[in-house]
Amino acid sequence: MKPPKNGKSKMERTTAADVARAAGVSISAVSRAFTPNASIAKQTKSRVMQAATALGYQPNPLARGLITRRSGMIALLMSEVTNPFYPAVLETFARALSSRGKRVMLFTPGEDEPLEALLPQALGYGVEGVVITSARPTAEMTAACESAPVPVVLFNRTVEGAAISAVGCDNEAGGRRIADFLVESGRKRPAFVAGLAGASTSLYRERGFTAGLAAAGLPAPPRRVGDFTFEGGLRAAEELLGLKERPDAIFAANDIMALGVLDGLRRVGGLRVPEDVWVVGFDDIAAAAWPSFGLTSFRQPINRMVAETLRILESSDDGAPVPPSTVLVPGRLIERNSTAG
Amino acid sequence: MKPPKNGKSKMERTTAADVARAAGVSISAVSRAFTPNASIAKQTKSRVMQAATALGYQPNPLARGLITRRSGMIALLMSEVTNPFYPAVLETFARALSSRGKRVMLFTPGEDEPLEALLPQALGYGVEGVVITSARPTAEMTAACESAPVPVVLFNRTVEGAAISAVGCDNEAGGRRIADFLVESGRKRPAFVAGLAGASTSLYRERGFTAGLAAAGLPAPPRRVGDFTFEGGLRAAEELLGLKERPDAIFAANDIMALGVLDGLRRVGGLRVPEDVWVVGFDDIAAAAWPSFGLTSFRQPINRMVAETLRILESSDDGAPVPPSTVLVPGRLIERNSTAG
DNA sequence: CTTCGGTTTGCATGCGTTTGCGTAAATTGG
DNA sequence: CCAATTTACGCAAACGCATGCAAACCGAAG
Repeated sequence: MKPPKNGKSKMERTTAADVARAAGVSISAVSRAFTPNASIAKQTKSRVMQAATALGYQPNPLARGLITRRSGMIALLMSEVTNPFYPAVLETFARALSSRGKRVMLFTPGEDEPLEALLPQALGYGVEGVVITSARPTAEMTAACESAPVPVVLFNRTVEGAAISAVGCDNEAGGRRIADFLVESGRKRPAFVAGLAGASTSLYRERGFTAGLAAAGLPAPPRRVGDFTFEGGLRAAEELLGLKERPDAIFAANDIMALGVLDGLRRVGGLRVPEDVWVVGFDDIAAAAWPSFGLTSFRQPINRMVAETLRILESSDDGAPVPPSTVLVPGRLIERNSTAG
Repeated sequence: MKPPKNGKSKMERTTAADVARAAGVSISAVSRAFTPNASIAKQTKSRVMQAATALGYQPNPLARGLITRRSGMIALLMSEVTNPFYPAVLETFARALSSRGKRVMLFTPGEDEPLEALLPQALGYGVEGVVITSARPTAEMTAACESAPVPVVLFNRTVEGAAISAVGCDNEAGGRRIADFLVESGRKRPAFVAGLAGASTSLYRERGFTAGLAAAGLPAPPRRVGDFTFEGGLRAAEELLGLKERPDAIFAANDIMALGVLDGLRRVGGLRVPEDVWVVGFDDIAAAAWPSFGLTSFRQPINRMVAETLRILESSDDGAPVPPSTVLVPGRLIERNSTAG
């Protein structure tokens, strides 16, 4: 199992020693040249840099990470890659990080691999921070997060009473906003389609929604569970149609379900949207704006959410642990054709 | 910049030394216990493993990678994260790899960061393989790939005459199949919507398509460029509608554009699909099957493509460079409502 | 010209593993 | 039961870099 050194001129990795030799300095000097504000003369630094670029040298992150315990990577634990909202998040993270010279390492649970098994793995790679984007953090997971040696932040989900940072959109306010909107527009029989049982996002959205309805004197809405999937939304819509009192508005806890609902109503139920039923989603994924759907949705400001997340991750860059903070950024309702306000 | 060792019991990383002490053996023994078919007695191995699990030890990938030059990670260079086809690919890779104990490291170009800058970076992390999923590999990129110390495979794209492995679906055959299908069904005036200029996928699909039409005595179809985006497809559809001879079928080089075409025809053009125009896409993303669209599409067998990719990556696991191979897996046409065969 | 404070620089050590090499122990054959 | 193998184990040297420490340097003040 030797290194793959075959005949061809396979990029032999140039090490700090090579650069040192070329620049006529010691290895330490090279190291210092690449370490921000290290004790090194401007002159030698530039000489090193020159030699470095000439040789195409760049410090080996692994070796560096072994010592500093910072590998320039942040881990993204993500389990719902196929919900379009998350690829968008992923991309935003990747872009934001790469502009800071850092990288994202993606961890997705395999077959029936539990998410908690991923955290230790990620930490083993010396990541500088962990972002968790999974529907339901378990109790063990929470404990592991709290004792992690690097900052961990929950993205778009929260767990009550745990000392973990979290950033998300104000889901409760969003649900409330949607309820107010529907009520003000004269809807009388709203329904709700929940996501995965136990998902904090779905929970808070529902809580705000129900509270808003209650404030207007409306009872708790009929609800179905849609598992955050298109098919789930479709099924939920069918079931909701079977109710003695057909709903005149349906709020689904995320867009992908809302689109399913929309299609269920139109294609299966033969109803018109918004004439017969209104539909509102949450996330404002790209497809919501497609003409076929024109889905009214509560937009999550991904950019700001990502920015806040990075701010938290970086706030303890010097290793000093920072108290966990929770930040909720406001979203806003984007009205489209699925409602006729 | 000391290690973040604060008061609380922050997971002090347990090292091989700890395990060795606990098991009453040397560090080497621990290492060997974790190295497949290394020279170690069954008995001591189990003793080590026992101590290891008790202490929650697992080898530090960084340190290991420093020596073996294999970090257990494979890099995924991906630039079109928001085209739903690719998250699906991403997920498939992540799952497949994690079941082998490997991880995927995602590299997405930042703002105006060129893709070629990413390859050296990825290699610096000691990845065991690189999968490139970007529309247009440039010349420099190609050269870099050829001299990389680890296997590189182009996923879903090819570059002619370069010594790089590639796996993809047989795009040309797919285009041909679609042409045949349309011709046999009596379509007379098919049109084509291309993706990004220079993208090999779009190119081959068009080539097959045009060839198929030619074989039936039809001229080269009118074409528009849709940049692989929904909006691009929408625009293309509008433009195609303005033609003196309105097309009676439109083949878009990928699904996301095809959906845009569909919406453009229906919402903007006021046409019916498939009564007035047929639409066919390529990829068979999840949304193609949604009732609102029912898009006929050429399905790319992601699972097989990923499997083949990994096979290639792993075929040189022992460091021996393998000759670059190109594998094309067959796809198949999934007929839905956007065509009425 | 000496002394002193400050800035640079090189040396050597260590981060947590793997692995070639030498040797002790275990196994086999005669 | 002993010699000849084979097998298992420990030692120590890397891997590529960061960093504390002390030596070397430089200019200015005395």
